[in-house]
Amino acid sequence: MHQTSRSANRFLQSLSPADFELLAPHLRSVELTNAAVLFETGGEIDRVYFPLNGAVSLVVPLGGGDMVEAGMIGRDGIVGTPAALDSATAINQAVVQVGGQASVAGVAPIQSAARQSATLRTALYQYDQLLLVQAQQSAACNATHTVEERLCRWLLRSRDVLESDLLPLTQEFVAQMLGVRRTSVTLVASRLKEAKLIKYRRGRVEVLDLEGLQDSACECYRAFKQQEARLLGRTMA
Amino acid sequence: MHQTSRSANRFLQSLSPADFELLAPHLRSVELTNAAVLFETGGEIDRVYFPLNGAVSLVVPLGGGDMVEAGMIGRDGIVGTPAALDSATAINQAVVQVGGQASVAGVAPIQSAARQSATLRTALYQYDQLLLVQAQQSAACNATHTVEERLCRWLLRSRDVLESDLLPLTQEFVAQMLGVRRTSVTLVASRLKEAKLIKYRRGRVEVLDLEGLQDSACECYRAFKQQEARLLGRTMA
DNA sequence: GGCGCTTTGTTCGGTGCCCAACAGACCGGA
DNA sequence: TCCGGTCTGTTGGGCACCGAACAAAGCGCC
Repeated sequence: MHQTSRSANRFLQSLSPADFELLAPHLRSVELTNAAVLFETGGEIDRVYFPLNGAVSLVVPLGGGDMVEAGMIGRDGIVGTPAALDSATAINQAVVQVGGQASVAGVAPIQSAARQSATLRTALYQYDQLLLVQAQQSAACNATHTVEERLCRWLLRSRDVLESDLLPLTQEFVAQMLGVRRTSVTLVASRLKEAKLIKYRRGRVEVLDLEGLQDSACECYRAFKQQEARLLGRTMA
Repeated sequence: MHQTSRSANRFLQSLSPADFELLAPHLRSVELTNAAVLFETGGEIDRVYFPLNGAVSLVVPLGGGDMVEAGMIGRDGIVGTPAALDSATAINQAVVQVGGQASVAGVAPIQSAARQSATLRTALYQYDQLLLVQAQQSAACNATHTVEERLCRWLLRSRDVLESDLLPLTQEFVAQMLGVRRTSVTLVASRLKEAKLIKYRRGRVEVLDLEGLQDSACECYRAFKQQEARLLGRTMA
């Protein structure tokens, strides 16, 4: 059941052997099914997820069933950091955007590991900072940029998280994440298709022209990547 | 120079005597002058501030000199939490919104205190979570709500932070924080004045009808207050 | 009291996105 | 193979907000 080998999750990969060994015995495999809700705003976080593929969105629920995305987590991250460092109450909702697999651990062993290791704590906290960066950049972006710019940013970000040019997404879903009408997404998407930046069909978007998409996206995409590189100590693409 | 008595800063107040004593010897008094920038995105954080009054905004700078607010900190908070828990690189810009006084400490003593006390670490981390809530709620709000709703929310939040119905703010400044045109703020503000919810003159806004403002604000204001109450363990207003 | 700068008020055309409703196309399942 | 549901495309009216430019008023300063 427990794996001593390195995980496909980048956060786990980045840990020192000692820190990894604190967590490894408690990791199990789990399937993240599409659209599953991992935890709700104000609810208890009982598990911490380390995605191996797929993508999870942190969303803010709004009255009327709407929701807006404030962060995206893939195989380079962790879903449920607050539980590891602190009380286990979720401050937002975590929704599986694209299904996949994840390693998962109960809250208790993670908390105990974090109490033992200062370096693990720091790593967890650093990733939490990255979520803050995402949320803050989204706040600024949503306030000032056009739907076209935001859509491009969002597709690029999804591509980075999924590490694939093929994105299994419906326009309806994207519209929700951006907090706009589905028809606006359709309109903009068809323009991007026209410009040969993307192509798509029924729940499947494919990035064709990476540079072109970046040019059409707002500065927020690059801004986030810079902060990400600094916080995770990797080189920028 | 160093004060053993309780501070006017709520975060410091909330600490256990032992934790407070770890910080107290290193606290100095400082004046926060209006519009001062405490740290820049990507810059080093060399001091951590505990405001005693006034307000500090965390803003995301955008190309073209624009900026949008993603969080507001008053005498119930801390400016520079990342420095206390982790590397001292700022992920955003901190601007003094309303001048005032603050206690301030260097990064080194705070970090050393945080290393010594798990309860202090938790308290710092909890406040950081509150910043995340603010940013996420702003992201959702900016994406979906009208300028009127957002202005009301923002005025209410400022009132809470400043603990006063008199808010020393120009429309131009508010417009920047919300990421909208100044003329839009003027238009909406005159409507609110008409409805006797506020009154204002040249850089001074006064809240007249608290309930009325809350009714005109979006749900985001209440949503944040709920999370705040939960995280800081206080009763809701 | 008067000058000058900052802040607020107002105009007006333009447009991006909303909002609602419906039509058509895709795709899986029976 | 057809059927049914999901997904995408399209229309058109309406409005919130933009963008730029200018007018008027408040307030500090000399």
